[in-house]
Amino acid sequence: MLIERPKSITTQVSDLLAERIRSQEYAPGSRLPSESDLALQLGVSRATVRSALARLATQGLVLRKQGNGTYVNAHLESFPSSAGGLWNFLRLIEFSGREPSIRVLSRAVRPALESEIESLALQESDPVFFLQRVFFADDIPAVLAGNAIPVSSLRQPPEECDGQLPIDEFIVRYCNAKIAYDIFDICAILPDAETQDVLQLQADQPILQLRQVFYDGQNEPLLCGSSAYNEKLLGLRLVQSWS
Amino acid sequence: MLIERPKSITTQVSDLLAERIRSQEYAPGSRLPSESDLALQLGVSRATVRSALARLATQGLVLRKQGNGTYVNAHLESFPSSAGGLWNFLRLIEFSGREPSIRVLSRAVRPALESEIESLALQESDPVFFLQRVFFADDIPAVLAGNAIPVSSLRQPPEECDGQLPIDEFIVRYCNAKIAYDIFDICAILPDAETQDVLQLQADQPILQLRQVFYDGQNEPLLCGSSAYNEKLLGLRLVQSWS
DNA sequence: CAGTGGTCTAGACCACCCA
DNA sequence: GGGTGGTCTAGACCACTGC
Repeated sequence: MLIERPKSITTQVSDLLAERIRSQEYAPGSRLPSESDLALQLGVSRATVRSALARLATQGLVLRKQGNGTYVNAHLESFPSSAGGLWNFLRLIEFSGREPSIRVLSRAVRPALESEIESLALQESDPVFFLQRVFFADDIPAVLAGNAIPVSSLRQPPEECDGQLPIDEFIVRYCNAKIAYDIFDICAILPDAETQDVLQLQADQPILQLRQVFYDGQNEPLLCGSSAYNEKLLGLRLVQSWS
Repeated sequence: MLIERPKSITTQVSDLLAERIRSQEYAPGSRLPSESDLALQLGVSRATVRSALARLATQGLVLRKQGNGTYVNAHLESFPSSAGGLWNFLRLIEFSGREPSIRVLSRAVRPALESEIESLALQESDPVFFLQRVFFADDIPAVLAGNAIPVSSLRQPPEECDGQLPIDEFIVRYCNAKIAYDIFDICAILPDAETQDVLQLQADQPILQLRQVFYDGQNEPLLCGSSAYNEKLLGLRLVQSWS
């Protein structure tokens, strides 16, 4: 087996193993080859194999038993979020087996709201670019997401920005920055009139609200957002490993 | 600096560094000593320091910048859950700076509900031990949690079990098992009458519901639970690193 | 007892940042 | 160019599992 060098050997190994699991080459519940076997087989060191397996273990894809072996998790019905990226609604919809699409509802420059001033550490009424979108799963509206970006950090006029991009690519492309980490707050709300309308909900059907702030490597806030998340449709599931 | 051997050097190092951060010995926003410096200072290898730092980075405690250094995250207002353990309400309450306590509402053996039969892979109407508790933060009720454990996996009569234990210790003590991982589903609900009463809520105030299933190393379900979580009081916050 | 994963070390080279 | 984190290697020893 040959491993190309360009992108992180560890990543290549974990991707390869994940692929073998998804394709059932390693069947659910079965034992993987030992770390040393894999290392030999792939021509990498055992440490590298271990990093790759550790990644899969934190995603819940694989279970490790000391003195025994590494097993494919048989409870894999689904595993979005957690390691996968709670922020990437396109990917979440894809994982759930549906066809994702985006509709841009509005894109406008307006003064920052109070909550945005605080989240983004702005001055009073600095302008932000507000991008509001609906994420569809098989043409059913699943998420109503609004994101606010300080106009000062955009490298292009907002009109020229592609509203279809996932938020991380948007940041890379138009803000020339990379997201280092993000903080999510989850709460339960009753949908307002607009949300009810867009997501086709009853007024008394509570939904999840995800409030996010993304930071760059300098620890400066890049973007904040608030999403109404129809978990009846998508499911919000976390896997936690107890290493 | 002397590092005792008994428990994982990596853990000791990350605990030590976390402590230095919390005590502001490493101030918010400041740069930590380099990996090599720390390795020398603590008398361990650089690889060990790196594992420890990696752990802190995934918790959002620390930011790493290639070619530059490792910095204390200045946005540390709070960071429960994610790495910390969403399941451990006592710890979450403690982290939020309040005094946690538990009241046992009911402890009973009853036939498994349909959802429990499915989650726990039981036979029809196998008996389960149902433990219902309220978690208080400074005497304000924050979480109403119900857990169901198959009676067949208890080593002691249910009456003799300590209802004050965190669920993982409960499992270790009374089921002689260790939790390998758990799966969380989060959704938004309107509280039923009992929940309204216990958590002192209005009928139209939506709350979070956490449904959990815990599995052991054999990938067998150990326990399932459903909790009503007052996020207005506790906050449900996740930190995601974008390595 | 042999085989597995868990931990740790020492040393190497690279990519990136900044003065 | 010098220092930093990012990656990888090779080899060692330990703890646990199951036969």
